[in-house]
Amino acid sequence: MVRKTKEEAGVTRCHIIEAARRVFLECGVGRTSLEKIAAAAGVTRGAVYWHFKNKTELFFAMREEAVLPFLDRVVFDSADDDPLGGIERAIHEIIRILIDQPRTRETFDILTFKCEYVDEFSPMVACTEGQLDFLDRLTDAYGRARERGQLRLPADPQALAYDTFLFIGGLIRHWLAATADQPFRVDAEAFIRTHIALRRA
Amino acid sequence: MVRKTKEEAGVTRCHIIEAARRVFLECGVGRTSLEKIAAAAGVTRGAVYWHFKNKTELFFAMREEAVLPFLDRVVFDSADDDPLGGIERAIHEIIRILIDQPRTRETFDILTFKCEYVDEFSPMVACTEGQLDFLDRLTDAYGRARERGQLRLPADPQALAYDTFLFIGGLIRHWLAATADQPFRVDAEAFIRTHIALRRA
DNA sequence: GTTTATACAAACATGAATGTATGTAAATAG
DNA sequence: CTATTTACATACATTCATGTTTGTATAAAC
Repeated sequence: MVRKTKEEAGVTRCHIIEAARRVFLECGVGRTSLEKIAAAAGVTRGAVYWHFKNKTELFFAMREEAVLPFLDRVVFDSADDDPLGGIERAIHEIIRILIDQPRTRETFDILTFKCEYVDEFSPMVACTEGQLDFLDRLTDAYGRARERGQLRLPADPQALAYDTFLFIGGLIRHWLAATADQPFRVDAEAFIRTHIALRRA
Repeated sequence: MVRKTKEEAGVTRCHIIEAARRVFLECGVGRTSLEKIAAAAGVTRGAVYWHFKNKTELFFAMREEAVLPFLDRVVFDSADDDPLGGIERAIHEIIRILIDQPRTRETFDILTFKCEYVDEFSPMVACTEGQLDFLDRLTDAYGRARERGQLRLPADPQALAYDTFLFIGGLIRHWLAATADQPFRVDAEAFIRTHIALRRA
């Protein structure tokens, strides 16, 4: 047993989180044992219990890693000359992130399909603060689009934001569930264009 | 040990399915043991194993009971004078079903939040045949709406159907996740009206 | 340079869930 | 009326996962 330096221990911790993500994705959170995670990370359960209190804590550590950078990347520029186009670009950006960030995609996949929202996980079903914040910023963006006369009337920014929010929720879910050759992946960009075209003046 | 008549056995079977639904909803499918279900149904595991091969089979039996009647109730009348209104009414009907059919609502809740789509459950992530059929009928309805000049242009029925399909998916999910006093429940009807208004000529 | 805390591996104890096998009283078939 | 199946309850065997405890080599603190 060669004791690791502090830096090496950090690496081990990362390996465990990566392994957890892979196993969660394959087995589902409920059917994932810490033994499976440890094996996938090339360590023993001892290492896992050293870095994390239990599976739940490990799960939330994994989630944090992917969700926070995600929200940072989807932004609406309030000084944008073309707010409606900005909304469209933001939605395209969401799909782009799912395509080229495997960790984010896998984490969303786990959160959407491989996790049961009961007991310690049940608080997660409600809209997160991040989601509500997103809704607010979306409403603002539609407000600016209306000021610029980009929207066909009647155009209540709040109502439009909710419609778009629900659209995005459905889109992410079906995009994740689809295989690479199915409509929800192939035509996602077209769906986004249609969605925005419906509200353009 | 009083042996039951064939009819009584059928009742027992129903009780087990009802109990399973309740426990699935509370504990999640993965954390639900057959012992819990049996206790909730007032029988022993022996009875459960007599009527069902295992938890998976019981789960699918429960699902079937709720999903089939649901699809039957959401229909588009192809002879409707007002196809676009028909689409709107169909979406309202979905929410109506969730409100006044607890079994359907609870089953959808389980399917959406209390079940991990791995192994024997993974086929369920893909769009079901029922959903694809719904999409087709939705496309047809939009086609008829276009013929009647109800849609603002450009109006590709297929594209509109997908946008509505994604909207409905998001709506159901957030409606289920919300508490009775939150926007996604309180304003669901308004969201539906907005969604349809966006495509009206 | 000694002490102490760290980063694990290995062993242990416990509990829970599963599937199966067996028992049985009464319904039902003949 | 007897034989057989049905509809369960009960008991058993086995497998896993969990959390904790102990051991230990070494990095780091002093």
